[in-house]
Amino acid sequence: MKTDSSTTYEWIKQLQTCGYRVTAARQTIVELLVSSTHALSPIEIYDLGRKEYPALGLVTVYRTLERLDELGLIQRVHMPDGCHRYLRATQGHQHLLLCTCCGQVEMFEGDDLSKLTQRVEDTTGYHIQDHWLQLFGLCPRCTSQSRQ
Amino acid sequence: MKTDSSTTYEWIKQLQTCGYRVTAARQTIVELLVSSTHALSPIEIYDLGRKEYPALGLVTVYRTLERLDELGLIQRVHMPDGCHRYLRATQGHQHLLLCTCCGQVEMFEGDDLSKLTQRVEDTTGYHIQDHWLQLFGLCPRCTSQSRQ
DNA sequence: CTATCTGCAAACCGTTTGCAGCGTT
DNA sequence: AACGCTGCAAACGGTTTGCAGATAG
Repeated sequence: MKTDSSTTYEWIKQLQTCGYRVTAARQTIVELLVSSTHALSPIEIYDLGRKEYPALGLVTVYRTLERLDELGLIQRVHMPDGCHRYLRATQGHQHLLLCTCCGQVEMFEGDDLSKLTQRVEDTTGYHIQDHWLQLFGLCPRCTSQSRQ
Repeated sequence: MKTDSSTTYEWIKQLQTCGYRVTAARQTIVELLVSSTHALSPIEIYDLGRKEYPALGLVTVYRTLERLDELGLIQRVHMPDGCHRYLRATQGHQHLLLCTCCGQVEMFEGDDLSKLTQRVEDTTGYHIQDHWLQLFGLCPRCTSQSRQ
């Protein structure tokens, strides 16, 4: 298990290795994503980021997210309303459970979908590129708050 | 197995029963959804619909889709780009396989997720509201076309 | 010094809302 | 006749693009 600061360092280093420049904006965004237990929306990153680095622009947030996604450091999460949130990439057959209220994320071990995927490819002739297995609900905190 | 025309009739009847009015616009949209093997986007419904009923407006498409969704006659499909497509509702534990190129839809029998959902609720304390299990890929036709 | 990165403004695209008139019931 | 439904136009929210100036290497 790595500490957040060493992960931040690794991400920055990886950006550097791939020929991207290390800027204050990117460091701010990386730190937020590395340390968050939420799946963050671009606006959230923008708002939180400006507390540390007031000159941060929303466009830069989008462009940095694009870079980090290319490098496989983050994953894009699709929300029911069609918006996106972003999260540290995970490894293995982890799937997502998201709080529709606050964006809090839990991982859970789901079934390995590769057998299912193979079976479906064989029976349908499709070339499968991607899969989603996500659960949505209210986290304990939001559940109790919604009962006011 | 019902024919498309009888399904169309049933949908219209159900709209009527629920106090909604039967209009040319709604009949056009219902016919398209009942007979399509694709998951249709609002724009597609708008374009196809105007061939039969040129006065059709895009806003009416959105509002009719809302009604049909309320009645449980169609289901909303979330595409990777954040857009939505709509499809006749299915029953049972069917899941979706979508062609990312043409929108063609296949159903497949997936695992019943209720056990998984229950397990995750117990271990996380979340109150689970919804789940997505969708596969994305290229259908045989689009696969061969993309190899030009 | 050069190429990348940045922030601003504006464009863009899917979707929603306000409203006056039309059409079902 | 009453009220839901319609289409138009405009607003909206998230995302992308064009551009000139700033900055990392």
